[in-house]
Amino acid sequence: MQLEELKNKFEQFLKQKGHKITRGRFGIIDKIASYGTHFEIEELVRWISNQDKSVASRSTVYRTVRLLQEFGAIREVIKLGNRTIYEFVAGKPHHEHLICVECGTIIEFYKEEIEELQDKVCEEHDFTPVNHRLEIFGLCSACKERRHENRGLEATA
Amino acid sequence: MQLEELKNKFEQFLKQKGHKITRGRFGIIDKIASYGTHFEIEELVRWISNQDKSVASRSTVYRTVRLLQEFGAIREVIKLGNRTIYEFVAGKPHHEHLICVECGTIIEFYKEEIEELQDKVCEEHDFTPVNHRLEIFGLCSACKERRHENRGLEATA
DNA sequence: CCTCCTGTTGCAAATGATATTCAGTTAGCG
DNA sequence: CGCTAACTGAATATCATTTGCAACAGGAGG
Repeated sequence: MQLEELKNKFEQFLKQKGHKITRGRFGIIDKIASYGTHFEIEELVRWISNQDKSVASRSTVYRTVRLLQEFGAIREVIKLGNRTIYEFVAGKPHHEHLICVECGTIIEFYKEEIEELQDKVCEEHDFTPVNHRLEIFGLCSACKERRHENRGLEATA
Repeated sequence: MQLEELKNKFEQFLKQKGHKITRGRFGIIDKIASYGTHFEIEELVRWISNQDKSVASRSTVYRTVRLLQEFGAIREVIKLGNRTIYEFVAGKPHHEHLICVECGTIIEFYKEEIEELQDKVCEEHDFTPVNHRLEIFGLCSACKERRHENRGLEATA
């Protein structure tokens, strides 16, 4: 299981930084892994506290998410209004997101050409990219359908 | 001056929504226009309150920025940590941003091909895009230089 | 194993950005 | 004009996130 490998690497990371290997930190990783890819911190806090309060407190979750971000296991992938949606990367290949503003559905995609064009743009501006985020907001097919139906009803009213 | 045109259109917009044409709202537009393209709301609030407190209060600035966003004259273009950077669009053509994480410099760019590829991706997923945001975080040329210098000194130490 | 030092945890309180409530004010229809 | 609905400012609430602090627990060295 590659989750174990990730934990080992995280252990290295912590040691290098002079941090300790604690029950809470690794418990949080397990919870994140079993939650699903996309999550918001408050959501995760609630989920953890419902499942097993002994894993970690709100503060520890926030602090650990920060560490995991530094480590690179987690990425801030969507920023919508005052919400921040994270994703457990865990060796998953890089990708971008389509976000349905109606129902919140998230679709992942990857387009090699877009990545290449970005590199080209950076070169042109003598800019050294560290990371990037492409968010496309809109309507998923289901919500588009739903809107059409509603429009129809309104039109007859 | 196209600012006047924008104001006229905004006036239409307000009327359609049953909103009123007030001194504050238009004063804020002037301040935003004279501030420069990129701004954060708190920054704008301070700027306005330094220049002329009678223009509008913090609440009105927040409320008006929201309206201007709905109207489409303002866009949330960069979300970094807990900061939100807005941009006064005012008929400017669409573009994306390179953001220097060291000094905060913002570079605008536009790549037709990237836009086209995004449309293609949306089609492939039967997704109807409404808007999008591409943020590339990294180091501008000046900051890259500076880092190299520092690395040099550290190496000799 | 025990001990000690340092980093960690949980809680509660602090922050910071943004939203809202409410009482007084104003736009603008009729 | 006069009235009503919308607007405004100030203070207050909210929401996510951070921090201070006292109690606690890794883990290196004995």
